[in-house]
Parts: sequence; structure tokens; C-alpha cells
Amino acid sequence: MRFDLNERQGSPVMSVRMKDIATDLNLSKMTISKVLRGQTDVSAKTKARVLQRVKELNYKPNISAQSLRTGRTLSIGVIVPSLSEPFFMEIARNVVQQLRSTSYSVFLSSSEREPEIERLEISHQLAWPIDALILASVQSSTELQEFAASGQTPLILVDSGTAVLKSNSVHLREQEIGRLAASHLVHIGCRRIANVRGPRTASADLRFDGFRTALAEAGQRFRPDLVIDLEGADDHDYQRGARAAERLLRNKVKPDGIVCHTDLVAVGTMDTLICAGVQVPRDTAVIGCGNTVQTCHMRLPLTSIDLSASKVGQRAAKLALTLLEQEGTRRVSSVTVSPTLVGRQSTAR
Amino acid sequence: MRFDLNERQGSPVMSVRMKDIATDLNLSKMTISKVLRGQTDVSAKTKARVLQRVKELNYKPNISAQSLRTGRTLSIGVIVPSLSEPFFMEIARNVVQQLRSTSYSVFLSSSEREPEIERLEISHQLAWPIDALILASVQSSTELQEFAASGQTPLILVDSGTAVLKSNSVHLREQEIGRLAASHLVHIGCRRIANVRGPRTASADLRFDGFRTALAEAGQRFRPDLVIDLEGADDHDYQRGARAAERLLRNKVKPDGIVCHTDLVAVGTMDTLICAGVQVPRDTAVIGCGNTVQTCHMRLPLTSIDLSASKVGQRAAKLALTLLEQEGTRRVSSVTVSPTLVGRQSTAR
DNA sequence: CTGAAAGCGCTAACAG
DNA sequence: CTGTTAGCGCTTTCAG
Repeated sequence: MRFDLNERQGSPVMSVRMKDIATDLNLSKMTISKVLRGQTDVSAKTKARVLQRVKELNYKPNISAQSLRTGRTLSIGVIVPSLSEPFFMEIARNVVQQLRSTSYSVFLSSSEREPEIERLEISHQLAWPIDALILASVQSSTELQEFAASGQTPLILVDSGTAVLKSNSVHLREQEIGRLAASHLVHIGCRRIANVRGPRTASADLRFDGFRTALAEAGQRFRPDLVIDLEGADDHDYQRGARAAERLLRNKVKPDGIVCHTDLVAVGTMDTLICAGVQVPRDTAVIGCGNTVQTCHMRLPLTSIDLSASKVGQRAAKLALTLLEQEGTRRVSSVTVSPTLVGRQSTAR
Repeated sequence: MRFDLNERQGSPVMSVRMKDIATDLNLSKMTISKVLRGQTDVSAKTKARVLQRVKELNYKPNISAQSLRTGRTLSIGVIVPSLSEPFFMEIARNVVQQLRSTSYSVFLSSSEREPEIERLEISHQLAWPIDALILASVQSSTELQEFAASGQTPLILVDSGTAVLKSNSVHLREQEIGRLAASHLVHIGCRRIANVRGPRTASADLRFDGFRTALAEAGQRFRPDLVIDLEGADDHDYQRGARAAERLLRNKVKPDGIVCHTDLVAVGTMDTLICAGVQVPRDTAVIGCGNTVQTCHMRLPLTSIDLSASKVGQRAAKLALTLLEQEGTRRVSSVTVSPTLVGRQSTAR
């Protein structure tokens, strides 16, 4: 029987460590460490030997040990209000994608739109601890800042640009969304533009502001009777759109263009209009919001405002990376992402 | 100037450690550790004191250190083929949710349906290392097993029950999906049931098998002319449904029930039928698959097969937890999840 | 250019 | 019941 005092103890298949490579090559583990971290004070020859052996043994550094020593865990947290909404899903997806080529991993979780859960998730993630946190919050920003920005973990807020924040952030230009939609309809010749607006949230209010701005810019007067507010309606978006269309069909002044708060609302609206004999887009043009794949390619391809969720995710990830590189700098930077119009048949005149 | 040799060095706001609590309370950090891990050999009084101070200082254990010592990282990896598909999204969401109450965190990533990316993500996550991996793979299972199950990290496969695997797994009963849909139509009196089938994948083939089984069970003959195979059609699901309906409308034998491979296909089918003057569900009943919220509540509420993605996610998470508890046991366990029927207007006769 | 020593925060094993 | 010792795998510091 052979006794090898250097033999690894512990779990059955322990992975290869720096020391294994070192003894293999008659070097100290220090040298290995240096090579692996790209220090320059190593001869080209030893460097090559080390790299060779590292590849052979498929050595992976033990990140726990690395973290314990350096304080960095090579992980980034992402918390979104909901993973079932395409918008946030797309953001999360793009953060993950953007970080795939780096050595960072992503802790993803959802606050389920509950401030309480959000708080829980934040402290859960900070306790881990993560190196940076990307957060699309559902809380008042002031409360939030105290809670999260107090620590030393860089925070990147993803928000609607509602508040001026003292934190790094990626803003979505909500107002521009409404402006873009309305001005598109103006450009194709609409004179009586309706708006099926969203719930009474900061974000929906901003979009509505943008809508009014666009009308003003075009010298059109704002018609309150063409604003459909489905507040309190607990239906599904499609049904809300359908109900909105019914209301508009009964209206004295018939709209020749409709801005809808979501794509599904738009589809519901269109379906109902079409059933009532209205020609879309000839009589009435319809534009949605979200540019969701499933919804925009139904019976009548829907023009929609793309919220640029993918860009938001990418920017957030890049911002996180930047903050982690130049960790010394405590400079706060914020990025703004603009929505874009995707024209389709529902407004093709 | 005050010199305190015990003052913490390093990053500006270092968090509180076990030692801090120990010195505060004139105890050794060992005792703190014991209390925190629920060891019984500590007096009730000291235990209370420790817990008190832990709360006061909001002490969080340093997980890197813990991991280095114990080999467990308190993190679980989840890799799905796609985060934009509701089915996988729902699985991921439920894993995260299920694990929220535990001390585990979730590394979520997507393989984007690319075996290469999947491999990358697996090794990325294993390198971290995670304590367990929940994987909905896009690869051949044999290749996979060698790759991932070889290590010591427990693997939980989420799959279609295609292969008999030597790994822990959560299966979806694909066949049952087709069977359930068809037999529902049989039960409401359909005699000429069409099938708008999915692509030529293992999963879609199984569903189709189930469909045929149900017909056989009901003593109905299988009609190849009522099977619409849209292989190669690169359209969107809605358009595929619409095209399928057109084909069926031109068919000699008109179906009185249609099983569709997805909800969106079903909606496309329905819309087209309705436009052609067919009464749904009276003349033709339609059933979809996926029970996706957005799609099932359009003009005509759609009966659909719920794939139980939430249950799949929950079970996978629970299985992972179980494996991590009784880590000694290398027993392989697998769970099967059944789909359920959700009846709505499109088959209400 | 290479390496020895010390220690990150925690826990397993054993003494008192 | 409480504490001491040792060391997980890595990096920082400094000496050859």
C-alpha cells in the first residue's frame, strides 16, 4: 500500500488547486498565482509552462478563497419587479448576456412588486455579498437610497427617470415614449388623436405628458374627450383595449389615430374597431407600446414603441463593470436610454 | 490622535465579524459560531446574549469564508434554454421563489438554445462553484451526463421525459399533454379532431403520440388529412395558426375540434375561422397549449393545457434542497409533473 | 525574476 | 459548557 502524505483529503473528487500545479512544476504557488493574474515579473518560459499545465489540468481558481482574500466575489446582483413582464425579463436577459463573456456571474431575483420582498432580496444579496447591484426598484427612491447606497456596494438603479438620484442609474425616457407615439401619428396625418392611457403611476403619467407635448408641438389642441382612462378596470389588457374602443366608437368625435399604453391594449382596440367596420389604418391608425414579439405580429401587424429594454440591460451591465474597474472613483454616472418607433401596418398610410 | 490597534483595516466600511461580537461579549468566536449554527452545547444565557448582539450589529456571516471552510457556497445554479419563453421563465421564477425563504441564492442563466453556450454556462457555474445545478438542457442527454454529472455537484435535470436518465430529474409528461387535449375534445363531443402540430422535435412528437393515443382510446379513427404540419414555416406562431386554419377550411372533411401546439397558434387559428364565418366553439372547438395569460384572454377566451411550469420549478428547487440536506445519499430520485386542463369558452359546449 | 510568511473569516476536532 | 489550535485556497508584502 502506498502512502502519499500529499494526497488530498476531504470530499471525494477535490478539484485541482494552485499548489498541485506548483509541485508538478517545481515552483511555488506564488509563481502560479502571479502568472494567473498577469503579473509581469515572471519569465516567459515559466509563464508558458504554468499556462500549459493549467490548461491540462483544467484548473479553476477557488472563488471562495479568492473572495475571502480580495473581498470581491465576482458576482453581480440583479433585482427586478417582475420576471413575467417582457420588459424586465428583457433587461435581465441582457444583463446576463452582457456579463457572459466576463468572469462575473449574475444573481437574479424578483421583488414581485412588493417593497417588502425587495428589501428582503436586497439584504439577501448584499449579505452574500455581491460586488454590485443592479436594481429596478418598486420603492420610493429616497427610502431606497438610504437602504442600499449606504453600503460600499455599488448600486445601479434602473428607473423611469422620475427622480433625480444621487446614484448611478440607467434611465428610460418615459416622456419620450408618449411623444414619439403621438408625433408619429401626427406625421401620418392624424388630426384627432386618442389616448388609451395607463394606470395612475408616475411612469404612465410621464408618457401621457409626452403625448400632450407632442400635440402641442404640432399645434393640435388636446381633446380630453379622446382620453380613455380605464383606471380601476381589473381586466386583462386585451379586454381593456376592447372596452376603450367601444367607448371611442360611441364618442361624438371619432379619432383617426389612437395611442395605446401597451401592445395588448392596442390589439384589443384594433380587433374591436375592425369588428365594428372601421378600417385600420385607413380610418384609424393604432400604435402600441412595448414592441412585444408575440403581440405585434397578430392579425394586423402593430406599430409599436420599443422601450429598448435590451439596451437598458446592456447599459446597466456595462455601467456595473465600469464601476468595478475603477473602483476608486466614486463618481456617479447616469445613462439615458431612448425608446424607438417600429413602424408596421397599423399606421401604414 | 488615537491609535486603536484593534481598529479594522482594509476597505472603508468593513462589515462586522464574528470576532467583533466575541470581544464585545468577552467570549471566543468559537462560541459565537456555535450559537449561530445551532449547536446545543451552549448555555441558554450566553446564547441569548449572542443572538441579541448579532441582531444589534446586524451581523451577517461572510459567506466566502464559510464556503472556503465548508465547501458549500449556498448558491444554486439554474440554466434554461431561454428566458424569453414563458414556460422556462415560469420555471426559473418558481425556483427563485421557492428558494427565497432559504439561505440559498440563485445563479440564473440562459443557454440561448445553443449547446455551446450551455456548456460554457455550466462550466462557468461549476467553477464558481455552486452547490447544485438545475438544468433544462438543449443537448443530447448522454453527452450531458458525462459533462456535468461527473463532478460532485448534484445535478437536477428538467426535461421532457424523453430519455431514461441516471440523474435526478423533474419530468414533464409531454405525452399526457396531447392526450389531455384530445380527450377533452372527445368528451365535449368532437368526432373529427384536427391537430396543428409542432416542429419535429422529441417533445412535439411525444405530444402528437399522446394525441393519437387519446383518439385510439376513444375508438375514433386517426385522420391524417386533419393533421397540419407547418414544418419549415418560419412565421410567427399566430401566422402559422392562421395558415393552418386556411388549410383546414379548404379541407374536404371539416374538423369540429382542433388541438393546437401553442396558444398563439390557437388564437391565429380561431381568428381565421371566425373571420370565415365559423362559429367557435359551436361549429369547431379550439384548444391551445401553454395557458399563457396574455394569449388566453383575447377576444374569445381560450381553453388551454397548462404545462405546470410553476410546479416544475418548485419541484426542482425542492429536489435540490433535499439533495443538499442528505448529501450523503447518492440515491437518484426523479419527479414527474402532469399537465392540467384549463377550460374556457373556446371549448364550452 | 522567484519564493517564504502571514492572514482573509470561518469551522472541525479536540481539550479543558 | 467554553476555548484552543489548525487550516480551507488564495493573495499581499516583502525578502532573497
